[in-house]
Amino acid sequence: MKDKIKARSVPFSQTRSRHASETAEDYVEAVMEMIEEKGECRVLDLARYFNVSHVTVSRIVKRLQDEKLLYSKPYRPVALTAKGFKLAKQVKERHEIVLAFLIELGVDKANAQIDSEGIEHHVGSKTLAAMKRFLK
Amino acid sequence: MKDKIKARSVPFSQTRSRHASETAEDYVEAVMEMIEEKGECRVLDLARYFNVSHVTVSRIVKRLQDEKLLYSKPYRPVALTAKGFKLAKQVKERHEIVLAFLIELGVDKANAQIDSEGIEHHVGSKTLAAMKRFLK
DNA sequence: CATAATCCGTAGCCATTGCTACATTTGGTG
DNA sequence: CACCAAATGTAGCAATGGCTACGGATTATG
Repeated sequence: MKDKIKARSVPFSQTRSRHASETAEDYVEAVMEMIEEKGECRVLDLARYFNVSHVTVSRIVKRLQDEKLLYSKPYRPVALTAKGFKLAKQVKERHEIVLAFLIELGVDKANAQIDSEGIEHHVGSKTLAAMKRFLK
Repeated sequence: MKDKIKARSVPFSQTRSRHASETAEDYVEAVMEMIEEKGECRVLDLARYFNVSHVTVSRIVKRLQDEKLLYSKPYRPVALTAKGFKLAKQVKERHEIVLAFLIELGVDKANAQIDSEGIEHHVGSKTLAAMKRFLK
């Protein structure tokens, strides 16, 4: 009989590349934050922030350099390209909206911070707009 | 001067294992859904559902078997263990709440479906409770 | 019941993100 | 300036999740 199984609403094919994009978003956001906070962003700052080894950071920074989101020279701080800065601003804004939304919804700040970091990557423009309306 | 950079609110170390858990959640939910819909769940059903090759499904099913979430014999349908069924029910309930929440928030159904699938994995108990309150 | 179609497993490749161990560069300090 | 500590890079391994190609198992069909 073979009932048809419908594919996921969003062919969430490319799980791998989606995860890679999330990493990119997290990194540019963190780099921007650190540059704002302490003037520069080192590999070890990112390693401590994400709780991973400096090796992991180093490799990801290299990849994001290939994607023209970051630049850095060996043994030098990491900086954002124009493209990376633009992305970082978008990500940060979205993150802040999601966080404010969860708090407004009644989630305690600690849990709102935790969940917003996971949720933010999956909030599309329509959902983001709905959150903004809710905040007004 | 070295200002301290605070670590992420949730040491989101082990990104890899977190992603693996998300995969487990997606799979048990899908298996339960298919068994409800058509009586059994085959590897190819999952492959079509997730838009990946049967090889990918096969390997993940094997891993989830090791984790005692699924069981299956070669060339046979996939079934849920008690543990897998319990997880699937939790995941499905959470998914439904997130979906209903987004729709209630004013997101159109299509986008609510897309975003809920990404968001659900990052909704902690406190956030889920807040969403339930909002729905009442 | 034989054969074809479908399903599924295995081999083996790649990318991403973890790691430890070791090498190198930078920068500060005597 | 020489040397040490801290920061970063490199080599190489593992786990996860993608893939194609190929072969074996099951099922359907004449």
